This record gives sequence, structure tokens and C-alpha cells, in this order.
Amino acid sequence: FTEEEFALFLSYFTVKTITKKDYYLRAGECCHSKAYLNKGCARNFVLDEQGHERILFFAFDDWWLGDFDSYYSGKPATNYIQMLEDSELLVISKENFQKAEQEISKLKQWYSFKMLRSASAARNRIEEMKTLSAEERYLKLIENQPHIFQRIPLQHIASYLNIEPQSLSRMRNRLTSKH
Amino acid sequence: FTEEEFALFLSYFTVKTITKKDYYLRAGECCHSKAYLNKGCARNFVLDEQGHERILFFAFDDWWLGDFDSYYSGKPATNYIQMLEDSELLVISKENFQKAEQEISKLKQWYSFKMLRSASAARNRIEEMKTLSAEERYLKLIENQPHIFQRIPLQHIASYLNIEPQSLSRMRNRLTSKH
DNA sequence: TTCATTTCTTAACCCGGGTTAAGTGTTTAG
DNA sequence: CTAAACACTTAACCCGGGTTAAGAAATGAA
Repeated sequence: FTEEEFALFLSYFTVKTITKKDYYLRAGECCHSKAYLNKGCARNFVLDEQGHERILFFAFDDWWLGDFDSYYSGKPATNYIQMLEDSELLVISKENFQKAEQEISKLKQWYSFKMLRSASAARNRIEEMKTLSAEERYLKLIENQPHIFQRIPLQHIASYLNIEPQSLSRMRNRLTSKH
Repeated sequence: FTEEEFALFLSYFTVKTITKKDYYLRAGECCHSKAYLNKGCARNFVLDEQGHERILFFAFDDWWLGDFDSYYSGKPATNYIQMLEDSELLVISKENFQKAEQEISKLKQWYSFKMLRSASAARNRIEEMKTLSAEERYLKLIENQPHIFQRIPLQHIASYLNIEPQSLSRMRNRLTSKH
């Protein structure tokens, strides 16, 4: 983007601060905006049939928040997006994004590249879930995203790994006593 | 697409037939093309660290085949794509697709819509894997894609459900004797 | 400082699915 | 037609993670 394009794009956003534990989005609501997470972090989760929270992923600085399906279909969201720290968001409405897309030619291209990366990341995540055990996923997380352990409670990491907090605790114990 | 646009698009493809059990793509190869599966079906799988095949998804008539990451990064693929029936593919090379994109204005738009759907499908799949048990995924599969059971051996369906064939057999037994 | 909430750990028991092994059908190829 | 390859099932044993319950440790609020 040129400086002018970037400034124009930015002008379509509004700043929103959300305190820890509050929600950017709840299941059942419709998602009419995208939000750039400027500062803070969030968890994106769904409820299973027993009502357990299942964390799909965490979002940190420089991520985009939203429920894709709801945004594009207009139907109610299935995802909850809850802040895990006091956070600052740059929010852009659907309408403003469409306007911006028409005024800034590069935007569509940029966005479709983003979409490609997003699809690719989701596919890799599926691959990971199919080929790695809980323990392997835990070790990989420590290796690839150690910063997560500085900011996110273990219970949420357990949910992300698709196990109960007790099991993660037991696993960590097993791993440290093993050496 | 208009009829002319469609004919032009088609002219960039070549027909390729692949017999049952042969591969459209193997891990380690680079994926330089996309393929429209005109007739037949295929399984897309990866190998885990123990060398077990893990099926990510099946492809039937009207699906597109390829390894996204390899196609866009130019790096070797991690996915195998193997035909489960004698199949007919319409193959388009990376170069031809790029040419077509420049000549047919709607193509980029169409493709970015496809990409959106693909990202959305992958996200839903992750959600499903996180919230449903093996048995629930099996029942859902019977309900939503019963035709799969007509064309795909149970061992492959087991792999898709992320369990061993023996476990699927046991589960089916459990379910039928339950009523 | 003190009480309450949240987070983490430990332990006992249970169950679903993995593993191994064997056996029965059912295709396919020579 | 026959042997080999493939597909499916059953059973015994084991193990990782779920469940329940309790308590310890850390954090936060009054």
C-alpha cells in the first residue's frame, strides 16, 4: 500500500477497547465487522453438545477477529470470541470494507492473498490434528509458540489441545519426571 | 461465465485418465497443476510419523484436486492423492491458469469465492473434529453423505474418521446391537 | 490483610479406541 | 478355476485421557 491508500483504509476503522473476559462476539449474534487486534489477546471457541468450551485458536497482536461464516452468510455466528487481556481493536464494518475495496484497488488482491493463507493454515491444522497425539501437539506448541505459555492459562491451552486440564497437568508431570 | 468465456477456459485444460490405485500426486513431488475431477473418486491422505496413512478427505465428481501449499509455495507436497476408481481428470497447469485469469476477468472473482468456501469448509471441519466423538462423526457422515458408503471401503472411512478399521467395525456392531 | 475466586495439581476409577492376532468373506489376476 | 490380494470382523489385552473429587497455590478485590 502507498501511504495515502493506507491512510484512507485506516479512516474506515473505529477504535474499540474491550476489557479482559468481555466478548467481541458471542454465538447467536451476527458478525457484521472484521476487527484487527492491535493490542491484547483473545480466544475463539465453540460449545460442544455437552456445553463444554472448545478453543479453536488464540488470537494475538496483529491478528484479525471475526466469524467468517457469519460475516459472509449473514447467519448467526457459532463462535465466541472472548478477550483474555484488556485489548484494543480496530473495527471495520462490512459496508466500510466494501467501500474501501472499491476505492483501493490493491485491497481485493491483498485480501484474497490473506484468504489463501487462511485456508492453507486451516488445512495444516487439520493435518496436525490427524497426525499428532496430544503429547506431540503439546511439545510442538512449546517449540513453535512458547510465548503462548506466558500469556494463556494452562486450562485454555488444554482446551486448545483438545484435552482436559487434568490430563494436561498429568502429561506435564509425566514429561518432567521422564527426565 | 458466458459460453465464450467457458470455452476459452476449457481450452486451457487437458484430459487425463488415471486408473484405480494410481496417483495424481505423491508427497515429495511438486504440485504444478490443478485438476477438475470429472469422473471417479479419490482420497487425499498424509503419512503420520509412524507411517500410517491418514485420510484428510475424499474427492468425488465435480471436486478440484491438488496440494494448495505446494501449488502456491512451489515446495514439495505433503499430501498423496490416490484414485479409488478409474477416473477422468481435467488438468490445468499453473501457467495456463494464470493466462486464463488474465484473459477472463470473472475468473479471479470466481476463484476467490471458491477459496473463501474452501477456507470456510476447513474451519468447519476443525470445529467438527473438536466437538464430535468418533461415533458422532460416523453418524453424521451416514446422515450427510450416505453415498460415500456406496463407493468407499470401510477401512478408508475409518481413516477419515481418525480411528482404526477394527474400531469402526466394533462401533458398527455396538450401534446395530443397541437396536 | 483477608476472603473469595481462579488456576493448577493429584489420585482413583472407568471407558473408548489402539494393538495384536486370527479368521472369514470377497475380489482380482493369472 | 485357483491362488493371491484385499476387505471386514471378532476377541483379548493395554493404555491414554475423561470423570469425579479434593486440595493446594496463586491471583484479585474489598
